[in-house]
Amino acid sequence: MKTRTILIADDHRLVAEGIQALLPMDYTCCGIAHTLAHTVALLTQYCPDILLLDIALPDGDGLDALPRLRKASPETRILVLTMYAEGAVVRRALQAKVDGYLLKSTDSNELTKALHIVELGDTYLCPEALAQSIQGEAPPSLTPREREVLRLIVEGLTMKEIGERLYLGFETIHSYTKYLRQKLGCNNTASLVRTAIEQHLV
Amino acid sequence: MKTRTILIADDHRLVAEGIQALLPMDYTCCGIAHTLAHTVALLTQYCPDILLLDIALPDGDGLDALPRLRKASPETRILVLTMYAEGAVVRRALQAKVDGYLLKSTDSNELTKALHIVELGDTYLCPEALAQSIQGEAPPSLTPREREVLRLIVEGLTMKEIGERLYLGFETIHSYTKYLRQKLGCNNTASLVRTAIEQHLV
DNA sequence: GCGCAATGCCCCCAATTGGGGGATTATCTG
DNA sequence: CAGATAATCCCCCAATTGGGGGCATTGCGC
Repeated sequence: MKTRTILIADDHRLVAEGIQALLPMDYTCCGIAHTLAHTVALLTQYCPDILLLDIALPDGDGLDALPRLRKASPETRILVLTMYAEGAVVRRALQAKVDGYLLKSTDSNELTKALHIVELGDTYLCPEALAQSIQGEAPPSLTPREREVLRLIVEGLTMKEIGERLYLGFETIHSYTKYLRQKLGCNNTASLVRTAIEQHLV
Repeated sequence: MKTRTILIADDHRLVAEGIQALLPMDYTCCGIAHTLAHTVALLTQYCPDILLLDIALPDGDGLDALPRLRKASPETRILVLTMYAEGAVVRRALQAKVDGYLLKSTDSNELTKALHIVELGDTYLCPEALAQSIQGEAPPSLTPREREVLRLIVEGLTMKEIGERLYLGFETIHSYTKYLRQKLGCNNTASLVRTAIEQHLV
């Protein structure tokens, strides 16, 4: 059987090294990246068969950067490996068209299975991600602007400051906070911030 | 050289298995626990030489449970292995008298080094934890009441509601929020909530 | 016994947020 | 093209928060 190459992107070195040690024999790790920038560089250099991608990297969000990663190596299959089981994250991953979604709480057998499936061109979703994707429930689905305003609220800016930052009027931001509170079912800033952080909306 | 036994407590199976695979040859893993309860059980059963302890377990906080863990196996050296580099967490760990503090972002060489050091009865602190412990900086140190009020703010309650919940007057809560904002250097609720969550003050 | 931190309470007033209505434009989509 | 959605702005007003004071108790350590 042909040996497949894998790039591991995870800022926790120990975890990355551990996963490397757990790879099946017919896979070889062509590198470990600790940042998004490093991942792009190694993707371009090696064009690995599979990218094992952690979502939370120090220099940005792995899912947001998916287009950049695809561009760096279009043939590489991207398998997300994360600790986040939240529906919002799973949905974002599916919308970004990842080739697989795996939780760190799974075991090495499932890792092997997932690798084989995405290698064949199919999509692998762990049971938790599958459950989230089929029941779907109520996807809040924020618009880009709403997400941006929410991010700045979490940063601690007031509505007036956000307006200045985004070159928008105060009333505009006022409206966005109303939409946000309505969509997320929060009646004050505290819940909004907590919800945003807990559901990884920022 | 005598073989040492290690118990790994981490709810991310893949990570735990990976670390197991990275252990030096003179160490053997006597078990993997995915919860605090499971950790206590395996500690009692095996009395391992070293416990590699992740802080965030599904059924509770590893540092809060340290007395229970010590009681289950007093001879076991406890080496904390976590992704948290925040000063507040490091300080809590040191106050709880752990035998070592290691970040998941370190590599397997440092893991080996840490294992050897704690095995000898010494305390190992990774560079980041050491920096936090010596410079100490400004430990906010909230009073129990302040912490409680902060917790309820993060829950999304208004000052009036918090007052009712704690059988205290509105003005009292008003005062506590002032103390909190001052101590934590926040000028609004949003920053307060974010700071509380980020620094694990709740 | 003195100081001091922690707790609990009060007044006042400005600033900000919460919540209810709108409106207009552009763009995308069936 | 009609209809939906996103983005931008506006008015009004009540409720809450932010920030400045001050003051009385308790309990604890020195």
